[in-house]
Amino acid sequence: MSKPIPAAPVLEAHKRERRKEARPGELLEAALDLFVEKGYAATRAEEVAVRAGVSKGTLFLYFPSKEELFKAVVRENLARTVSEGASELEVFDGPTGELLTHMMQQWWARYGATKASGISKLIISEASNFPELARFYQEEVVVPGTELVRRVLQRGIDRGEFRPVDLHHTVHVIMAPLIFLVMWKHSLAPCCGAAAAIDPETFIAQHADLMVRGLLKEPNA
Amino acid sequence: MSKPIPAAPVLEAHKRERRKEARPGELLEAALDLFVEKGYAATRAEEVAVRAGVSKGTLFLYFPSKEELFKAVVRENLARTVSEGASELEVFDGPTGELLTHMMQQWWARYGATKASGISKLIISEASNFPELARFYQEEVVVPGTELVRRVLQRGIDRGEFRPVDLHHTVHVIMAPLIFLVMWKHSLAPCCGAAAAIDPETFIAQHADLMVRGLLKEPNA
Amino acid sequence: MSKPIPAAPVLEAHKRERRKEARPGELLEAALDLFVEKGYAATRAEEVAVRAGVSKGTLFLYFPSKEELFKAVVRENLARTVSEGASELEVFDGPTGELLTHMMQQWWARYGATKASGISKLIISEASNFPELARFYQEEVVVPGTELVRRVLQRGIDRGEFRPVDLHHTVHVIMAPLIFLVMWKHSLAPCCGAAAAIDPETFIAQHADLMVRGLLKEPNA
Amino acid sequence: MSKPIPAAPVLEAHKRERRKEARPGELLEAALDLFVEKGYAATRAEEVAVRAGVSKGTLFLYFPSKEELFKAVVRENLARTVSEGASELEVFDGPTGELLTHMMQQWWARYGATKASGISKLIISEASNFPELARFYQEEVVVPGTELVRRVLQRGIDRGEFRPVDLHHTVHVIMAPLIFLVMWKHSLAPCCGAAAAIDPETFIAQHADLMVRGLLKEPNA
DNA sequence: AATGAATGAGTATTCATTCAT
DNA sequence: TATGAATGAATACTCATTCAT
Repeated sequence: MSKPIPAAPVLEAHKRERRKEARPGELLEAALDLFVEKGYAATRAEEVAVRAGVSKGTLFLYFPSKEELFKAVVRENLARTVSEGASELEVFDGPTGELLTHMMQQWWARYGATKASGISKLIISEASNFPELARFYQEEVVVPGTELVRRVLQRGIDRGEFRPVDLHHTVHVIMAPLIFLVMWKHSLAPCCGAAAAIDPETFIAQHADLMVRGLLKEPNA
Repeated sequence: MSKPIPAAPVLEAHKRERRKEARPGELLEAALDLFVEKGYAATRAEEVAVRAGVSKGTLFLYFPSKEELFKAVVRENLARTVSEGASELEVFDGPTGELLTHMMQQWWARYGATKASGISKLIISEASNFPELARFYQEEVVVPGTELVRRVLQRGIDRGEFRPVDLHHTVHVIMAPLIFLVMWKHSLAPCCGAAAAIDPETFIAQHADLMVRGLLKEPNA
Repeated sequence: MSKPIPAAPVLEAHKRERRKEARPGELLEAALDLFVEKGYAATRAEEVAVRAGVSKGTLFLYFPSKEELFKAVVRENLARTVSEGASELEVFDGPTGELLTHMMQQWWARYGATKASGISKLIISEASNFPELARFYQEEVVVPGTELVRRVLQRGIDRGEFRPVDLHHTVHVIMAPLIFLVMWKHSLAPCCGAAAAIDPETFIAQHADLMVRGLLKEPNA
Repeated sequence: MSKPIPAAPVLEAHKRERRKEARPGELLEAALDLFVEKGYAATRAEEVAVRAGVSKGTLFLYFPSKEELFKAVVRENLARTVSEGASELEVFDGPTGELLTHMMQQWWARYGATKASGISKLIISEASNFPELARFYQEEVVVPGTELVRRVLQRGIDRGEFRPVDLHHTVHVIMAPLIFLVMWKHSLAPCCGAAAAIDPETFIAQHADLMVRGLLKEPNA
């Protein structure tokens, strides 16, 4: 952390400025942790500040209210999620079943397994208290996400690999266990014993396997 | 409901008695509605009382605290869920795929579609603030539920209908979309437009179809 | 405090209800005192409650916010002021100079000397922070008040007692020292020594004498 | 103001120096504006700084606290008022009625109409929160002011122009409308419609006319 | 001298809970 | 039992003041 390099003073000179730039990020991270862990209402503003290593007043220097902090946390983390993985579809060349499986695994690795997945839990838990955010999530995350899966399914059907299916509902059936996994991780998982534990990778593998078998025209091939 | 109607005053007396007995139930119902809709913290005790048609003081006559009211709401509604449907498995005589499909549809009709399903949303949303309840739910609902599904899968495998699979994770893959459906209904569904709406029956049918095809040794049969 | 009279219980039964009815009045009185004494901002809500003999929470049971409490204090006390003294003019039969003198003295006795006069000071002090109240005061108090004085002057002119004068400004010249007296009483009076003290009655008598002499066609008569 | 313009850099240096010296004055002016407009409590320190074109920190470099700033604003502006106009009395040679009228008009032109008159409003509004200032104002402004008017009245009486009157109260009757005018200007005037507007010069003329007539032994002369 | 990021004491307001009636 | 007036602990937010740069 501390560098013995004499250039330090120069860096020091900018310490405060750099902190200023870092503050919003630090606060958002602390807030994400606490909101996800305890919910919106049970998280006290001062707690967020303390975890970010600043005082109560500083929090309100960067975010005008607890509600705006919450919205910022959501926006910040949704941004990361959106529009990743669309590229996979373009370049992938193999069977659609493998593509689908790969994408689900990637989604978990890049989003589900990270702290950011907590916001999906947050949104769903607080949707009725923040309808505006719920709509935002719906439009920015759910719609693009379903669209992406829809295109994968369409690819499978177009290439004669998959049976023709009810696209709309099948898309949701594919996504549902992923959402479930996130919810599970942030709610019951910490409480349930090892016996009932779910291993995400295995769970997804099993889900993908069943889905692909269910979709394929010739499952045994 | 019963009792021959005597003179009016006496009827009044009965009414009051019945109300007296009904009070806790009315309060629990009002509380369920509000907790599900707004979350634990955002629900005010007085609101529950008003919706139940009593005064604030009366609420605390029946439940010593808001927290106890919350726990009572959960316990009350979990009771309904548990141990239903186990009988189906015993008496059913057809192919296991049909049994599985039937059970999922029944679960939706008897639980998912009812107000009581709101407690699943509640538990998941508030799990970290009420770990004791989460454990309770885990033990009383999740474990028996998974056990039930496990036996169905075992039946399919034993009868040579299903491929041998990782029972533990497959069970969760089967249940995940059902839980998802409940969460969806109580969170984003009210916010998202008709275009993105999910029809539960179609969704479950599609899920069941894919699962069964994925599990069957000879899907095309 | 404790009465040996057996009738007490019956009275006791209504004690709480009577208090409930009395509360707003008690709070308004306490608030008037403090707002006048210290100004709006420097008066803490809890202080008002304590002076009224209740807790902080009770204050907000009757008034939704400190601002509304303030407005209520103003409205409550303005009501008393308005439309008193208009009757004097109708029934008075003597010289207009006497009428004017009498009305000024009455105004002091009935309003200026009372605690309620503090709201004039309040309004003037806080006008820019509560423009809505200032307008309210202007319309409900200033306009009717000036109108009343205008009619007195008109009476004097019509009867040939007073010289014709610029009614509009003369009205304000007549009222100004009264307003000044109220401001004085609630600001510098408590601070200035006995030597500089102003005796309201003498002050008003002197003011009235000078005004009437200045208005009369034949002052020496 | 002066100083021949050298090379630009030097000019810059001068500018900065002049600014440095001007700082307190700029801050006092900004503070006067805001205190008068919004009251002591409702004026934020940062607002004063911004209006003065400096940062929050700089304000506290010149004034140790908001309270001291307030006191400085009052002292600064009281200084202007004191001891002006005493000279008028010495040199004036005409009738005392004219002298009195002249002095009132001068007072308005030199003090009442200026921004500085706002401190009279300030003092009166905040007197109870700053008793020390109130006493200061009383001694430094009110007492000298009344003394001055007293000498004018005495002059009139001594010269046989005015009736003998209760000097103490008459002095205040003469000053009251002037103070009223200042209060009015800084409180209700901005809120009341054009119809109720008071024209200061006319108001003072009318006041002076009535006073002088009321004081003169032979008003009709 | 000047800055403005950081602080934390202070205050209005909410709401679960109590208790006299 | 039932009521609802009363309470006060808890919490979001403000703003004068400090101090590292």
